Amino acid sequence: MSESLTISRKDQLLAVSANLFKQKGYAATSMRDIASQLGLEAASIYHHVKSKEEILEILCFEMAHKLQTSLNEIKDIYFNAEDRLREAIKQHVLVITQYPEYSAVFIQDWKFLSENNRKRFITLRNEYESGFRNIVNDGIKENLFSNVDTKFAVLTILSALNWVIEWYKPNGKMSPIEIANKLSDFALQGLSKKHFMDLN
Amino acid sequence: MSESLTISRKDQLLAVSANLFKQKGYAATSMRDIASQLGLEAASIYHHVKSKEEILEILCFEMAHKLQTSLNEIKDIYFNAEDRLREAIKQHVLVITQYPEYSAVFIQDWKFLSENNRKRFITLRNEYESGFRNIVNDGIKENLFSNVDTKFAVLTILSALNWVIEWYKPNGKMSPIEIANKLSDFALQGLSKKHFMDLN
DNA sequence: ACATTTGCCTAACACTTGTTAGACAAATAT
DNA sequence: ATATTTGTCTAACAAGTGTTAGGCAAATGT
Repeated sequence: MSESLTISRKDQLLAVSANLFKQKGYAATSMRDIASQLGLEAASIYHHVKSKEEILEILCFEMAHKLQTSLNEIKDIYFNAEDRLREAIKQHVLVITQYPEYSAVFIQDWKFLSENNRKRFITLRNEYESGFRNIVNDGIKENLFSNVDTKFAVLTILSALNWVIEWYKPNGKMSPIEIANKLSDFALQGLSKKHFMDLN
Repeated sequence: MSESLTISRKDQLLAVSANLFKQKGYAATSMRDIASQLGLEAASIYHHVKSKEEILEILCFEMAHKLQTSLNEIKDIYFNAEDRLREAIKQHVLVITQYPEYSAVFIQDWKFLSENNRKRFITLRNEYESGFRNIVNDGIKENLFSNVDTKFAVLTILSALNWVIEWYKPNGKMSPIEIANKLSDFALQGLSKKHFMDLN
């Protein structure tokens, strides 16, 4: 019953770690930094986790899972490629703004994973990106999008989405949904064959 | 006379450092890593540079200078906001593809600058971004671009441009100019009020 | 009631970190 | 020919790194 109300020590550990990794980067964050934010000694962390890298591993793969899951849901619901892309962008932005620290680690610090984990991670990320590429390719086939270089377009779009964590502030002027909508508009116009009428 | 033909030891130091910083990040790169790539002992580096941070400082500010310079030149030449933005994007892409390692440090590792240098750096970066914002604002006034949130648009565009260093390979399929043109098209369509006719 | 698990501690380890001091040889300047 | 500068070296430093071993008290299970 303590699980549902209080945050487990391990989750505190992960949250604090993600925070520090985002601020200072994985390499510049020490186990003692993490421990002190939890009111612990460094050695105590090893009761919850077997190494510093395991923290990174959990953060990276949990985030990869969240993103992949949210993308999978979209596949089945929306018929139209334009709607699917809009929704995929929205979900991506919603997820990363909901977990900005985890996302920062996912985007910036995955490079510090050990070789095996790095390979696994890159595979997962490729799958995720390929989900986006499929949507864009569908849009081209459906004659909704212009005949762009799909790989290039997806990289460009995702880079813009991921950059959000660099400036997003939970209490800022723009809500996650507003951000998502603006980015969708931007990306879809970038891909568009025909221009939608201006409504203002 | 050795200066013009051979690369000075200091420039070798900077090049090697930028390379390692891009690969492993500033914090995870040791003075001994840098030294060994130069065939030196770590202590010898201090003959050329007074600290590890000075290397970072030189890399970051040299790159900031290159970018600012290239942007300043554009202001005077092109009359139309659309042309100016297209050219600004092109120059940005050309500069970062010409110095991919320096650029990576500029984009990723500036956070490790000491507080004073970090403030200076952020100021310079703000000036640079404001150059882009001015162009976009001009475009809106000239009724060339739709009435977007300028700050947001510039951040989004620059994030897409900067991401190029993550995947750009000097011997890859796309040349820097091709990349620049595609990114210009993408950005300008994202900002466009009216759609250009498709030519294919 | 007793046994086990959980969660933390102190102490220590081997190693790496950025950096300094001082010596020495080669190149250069006077 | 002599003095100075340049570029490197070895040796060492204090501090910080991730991690392990072993102990101890409170919570939990039986």
